[in-house]
Amino acid sequence: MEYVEAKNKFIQTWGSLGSQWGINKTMAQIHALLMVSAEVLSMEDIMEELHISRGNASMNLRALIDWGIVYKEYKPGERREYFAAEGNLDELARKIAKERSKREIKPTIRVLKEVSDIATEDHQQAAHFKAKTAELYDFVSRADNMLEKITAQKENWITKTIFKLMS
Amino acid sequence: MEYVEAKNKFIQTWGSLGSQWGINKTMAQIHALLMVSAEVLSMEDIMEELHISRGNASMNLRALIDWGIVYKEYKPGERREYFAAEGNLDELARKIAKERSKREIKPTIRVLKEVSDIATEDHQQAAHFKAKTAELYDFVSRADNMLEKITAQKENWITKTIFKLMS
DNA sequence: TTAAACTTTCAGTACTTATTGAAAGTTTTG
DNA sequence: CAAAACTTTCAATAAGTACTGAAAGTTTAA
Repeated sequence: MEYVEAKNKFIQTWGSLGSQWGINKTMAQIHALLMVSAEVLSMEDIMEELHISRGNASMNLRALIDWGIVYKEYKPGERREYFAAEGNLDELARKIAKERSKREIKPTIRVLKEVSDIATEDHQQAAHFKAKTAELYDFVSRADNMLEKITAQKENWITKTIFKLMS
Repeated sequence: MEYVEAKNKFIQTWGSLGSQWGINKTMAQIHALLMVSAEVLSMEDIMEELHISRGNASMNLRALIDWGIVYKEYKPGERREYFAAEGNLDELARKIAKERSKREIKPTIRVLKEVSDIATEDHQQAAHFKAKTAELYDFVSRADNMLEKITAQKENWITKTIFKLMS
């Protein structure tokens, strides 16, 4: 396979992976493009490379910056903004984990707590519901906690975690 | 909050969580409903409770069964099929992790390997691309490996993992 | 074997989400 | 200050995804 073809394939794959994870395709593609680019890119560069509109590029770049996985860069003497992806993969994974926890897991935990707090009623259905959601609350809280623990270490957490799990 | 209201809130929340994770809303809602139901439910029951059509119920139940997190049950002397959710949360999480690894992570790893295998060219761009995708390949492989390790234990893996990580 | 009781399939349609592009906004420079 | 060079916003629309419902398929019982 040749460079241009490989690059394109990578961007497509990363993009479709994004959609499966609830991240929009363009956002994931921009991220992929920035990750494998040797140089920082301008919005114009990104629009051209991915064949997307200015508005689309602008909105998704902002989202990536909100997630903390893309940075703005300025070249001395130039007005135009350039963009670069977080280069450290540990850091990237940590930021994604943190963001998803904040946006999805934490709110779910809150709802689980809330709904499992209904008064204990006499009928079996309500009792079962209460028990089951309480169990879920416990489980999801622990899982979230584990995620925090795993990604707490700044350097090489995957390797360290695997090592610990093997002991 | 009262039982019916709590139950509804839980189903809605679980459903929207589903969409954020690339699982369709109805599929997640059916799963939620089955999880908190004290009794097994028929397709008719599910259609009525969630206000969905027969076709929708049928397709999403099949998908849940494919994932291995919902089972068919038969009542003696009855023709009709009933459905129940996997009750053990450890088992549920393990099956979801396994399925997502198979469907998403493994194919991504394959592409990463493929694209990082381009011939080393002389220009800087291609060299950078090769290096970056190779790094990603390494990282994602390790992460997938870690997921396998974590969910390998059948009982109480969250607790065990947290315990190990604290040591 | 036929009818009844049920489930699955899928073309059409509804709904949701992403994208465009032009107008409005912002910053910089002369 | 005005114009140039750029970015952001958002209403309209396109694209993608899920849902319906009726017809076809399957299984069971008589």
